[in-house]
Amino acid sequence: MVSPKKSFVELFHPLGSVGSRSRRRSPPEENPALEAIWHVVCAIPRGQVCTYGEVARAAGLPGRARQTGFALKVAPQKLNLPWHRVVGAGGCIVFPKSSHEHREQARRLRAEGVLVKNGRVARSAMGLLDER
DNA sequence: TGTATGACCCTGA
DNA sequence: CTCAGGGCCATAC
Repeated sequence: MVSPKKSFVELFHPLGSVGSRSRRRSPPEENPALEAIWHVVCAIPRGQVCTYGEVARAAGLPGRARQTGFALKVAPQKLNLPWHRVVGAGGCIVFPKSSHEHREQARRLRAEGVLVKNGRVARSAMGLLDER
């Protein structure tokens, strides 16, 4: 029936590796790995958050959470990505507590109805997989 | 070519 | 909870 309670990440999978290691130093706009990451981030439902690792996995890059961070950093503002919906493992905001980015992310998340407390988001807002 | 850095993650003590 | 250590990989210099 419906509601298999699959996480948003599980729904993504068709790509089957984006090429696994594009050793070609191409600009971000042509880098398939980055594009995949952007695509995934863009697909995160409003009011829900995802971790860097989850995004990487969903993009076909398991174990490369760092690249997710890099992808977000180099992402053109033009794409207007919901970067604020990406948090660290356990739902914590990775930016320094007193940084501008930290507050901005928290503010945006709250605006979407996500409860942010002490630099962390509520468990209920996470990909439904970190439940534990 | 080698070292350093980073919007990370996981395990174990 | 904190802290330390190892892993992973793309860029920058």
